[in-house]
Amino acid sequence: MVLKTKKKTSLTSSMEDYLETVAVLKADNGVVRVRDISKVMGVKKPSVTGALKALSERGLIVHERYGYVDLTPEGEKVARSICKKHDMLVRFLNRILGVDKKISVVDACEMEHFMSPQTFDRLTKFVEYVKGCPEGGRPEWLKGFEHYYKTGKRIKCKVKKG
Amino acid sequence: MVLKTKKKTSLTSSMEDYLETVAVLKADNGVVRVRDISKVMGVKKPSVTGALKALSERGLIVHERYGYVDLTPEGEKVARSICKKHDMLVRFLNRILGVDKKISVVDACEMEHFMSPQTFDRLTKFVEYVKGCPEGGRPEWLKGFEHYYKTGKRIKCKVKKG
DNA sequence: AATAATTGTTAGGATAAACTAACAAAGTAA
DNA sequence: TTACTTTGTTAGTTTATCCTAACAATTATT
Repeated sequence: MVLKTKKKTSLTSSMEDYLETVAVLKADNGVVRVRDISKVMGVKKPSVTGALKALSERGLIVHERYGYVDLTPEGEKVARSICKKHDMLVRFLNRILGVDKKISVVDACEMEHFMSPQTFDRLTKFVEYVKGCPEGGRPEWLKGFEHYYKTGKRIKCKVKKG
Repeated sequence: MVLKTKKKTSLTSSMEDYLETVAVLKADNGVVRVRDISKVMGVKKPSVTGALKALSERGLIVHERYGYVDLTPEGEKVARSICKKHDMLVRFLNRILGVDKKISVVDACEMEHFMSPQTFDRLTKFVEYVKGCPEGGRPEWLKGFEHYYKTGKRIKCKVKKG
């Protein structure tokens, strides 16, 4: 029988943000410090210290007093899944819908916390479907949408009937 | 010169939820009471009372002690814009991505609070573009996506070249 | 090594949002 | 009209997140 572990409620979006930031900084800089997190997230250092304490208690990061911050294997796993959502959303917003890159990133940062697995799955497949289309991620219908967005008019789409 | 009014920070997502619920209940039942809001939103009555106070202070609803709740014209306007986002998102998730209706609604309820105007605009046009396509909201490429989602394989899409 | 600058922590407070318990008002029924 | 039920409010607590001010540890400079 497997040992009972403390029931973990899911992470708040704030905690997800901190974890994600740690992962990104680790990838970029190798090491992660309170100050960096503070700068990137636009919060004060005491907020970071507090958040790191919460993430430590959940076993997602390792952080010794005055030391660097690191992810545990579990933390890596969770962070990866958040980043995957993030990247997929940015791709969808920016490359498919045509939203400005910066706005795509901002919106993705918010929306990534509130997507059911099913929506994530479908949207991921959708992005994949568009990306891998024979026309190099830019199918005719998407051009049709762009035209429609700009002009409000539809291009007649000539599709061979069955 | 226009009178200076108190600076209004934007609504929290919680407040948006309450406002939206009031609008929906008003449309459904004609009148709106604390108990109804409480039931629909799954929160206790004191939480509703508190939220209504906040919305009153912003001039979005009218609520006299022990009385019915109603929207002000401004409240109507804000509620309408929230509902528009909500409906558009449900449509996108459910009809285009194929997410289950219930899940679409839940996800829309969260995502509607965190979308920039630009993303809202683009996504709205996208949904419109699909809805109004000659094939009755079900263009070939969307069928292609459905097939891809189910089987992982692409249907060869025969498009006439220029 | 002593001092200064940077970085991190602690303590304590504010705000938003929920809750429970207890009470008050309104509506219903005897 | 009195008593019961339903509905709504108040007061006070909790949790999450942020903040500022003050202090402590570390790192860099002279």
